[in-house]
Amino acid sequence: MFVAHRAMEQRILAAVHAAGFTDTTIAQGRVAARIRGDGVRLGELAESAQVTKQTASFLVDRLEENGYVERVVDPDDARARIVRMAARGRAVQEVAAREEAAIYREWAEHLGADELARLVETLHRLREVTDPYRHLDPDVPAER
Amino acid sequence: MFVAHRAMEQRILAAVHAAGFTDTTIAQGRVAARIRGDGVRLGELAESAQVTKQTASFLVDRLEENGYVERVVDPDDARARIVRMAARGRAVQEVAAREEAAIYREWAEHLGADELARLVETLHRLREVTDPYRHLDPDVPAER
DNA sequence: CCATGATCGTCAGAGTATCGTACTAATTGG
DNA sequence: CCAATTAGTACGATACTCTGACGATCATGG
Repeated sequence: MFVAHRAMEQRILAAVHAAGFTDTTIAQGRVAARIRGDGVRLGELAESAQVTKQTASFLVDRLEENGYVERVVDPDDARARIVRMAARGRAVQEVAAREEAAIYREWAEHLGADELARLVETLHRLREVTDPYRHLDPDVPAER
Repeated sequence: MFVAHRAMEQRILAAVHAAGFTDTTIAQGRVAARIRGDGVRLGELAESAQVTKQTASFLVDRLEENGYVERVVDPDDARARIVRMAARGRAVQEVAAREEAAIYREWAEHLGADELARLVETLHRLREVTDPYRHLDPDVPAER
């Protein structure tokens, strides 16, 4: 599990760097990957990424510095911050998504398309018991 | 993929700490997990764990300090070091393996035993294209 | 209304993890 | 024999991660 994922992370990072976004790192990418839709509260992002609030805040600082995300006050709670993708962040997400898709195509060639699809689905189902913030991701199966 | 794995890592670490081995970390555990059989050369370990030699060396230093591994000269090459599990390291591996098995049982309850077995097998197959040192692990499918 | 407890994100401090570069010792192959 | 390559460690720098603490804000109940 880790091996495959680590390999994927490294390839995606290489692709992102090759595309010119050389100021980003694996850890930042992990956090960024958890930012969806209109944005997410920093605390939720931390839980979603399975790190402490401080770690998430640190990584978001870096992402914000480099123009990938923006951090705004939550209109519902003045203590909270919403972290959302900036234009540059969305550009990187596209690069990453394309590389990820290419990787999945290779894996499909190796495993067979059915087996890969099944793998992806099973991993998604696993998130029902391992992902504290699965409900924020539209790709995740609905709560049972 | 990452989410499930991260959740597992954190649970295993918590179990290992609860068992009294409080001087170990996730990163050390990742490297230790790649040590099998009679041991492995440091350079191979680094590739196997998908980190640089320096990182592997650093983590092995920590593991050695805490008595989990021992580092001996490779009889076939005086430059090289074999890293192998010490008794304390094997004790931790047992704790980790038990917790991992418990986690898999939970996942099996959630997914169904067949689906989980399939997941495990598929991930193993993926290592044929993602794991540089799959041939060191007896559990990994034979080279095609 | 307001005191109290809880929550939010940031700060401070410390330690771990990761990498690139460089180096010495050992090995390999022409 | 020796130039080229390889193995692991040293050095330096930066990134990553966590705990504890804090001020600001919110929610709740008397």
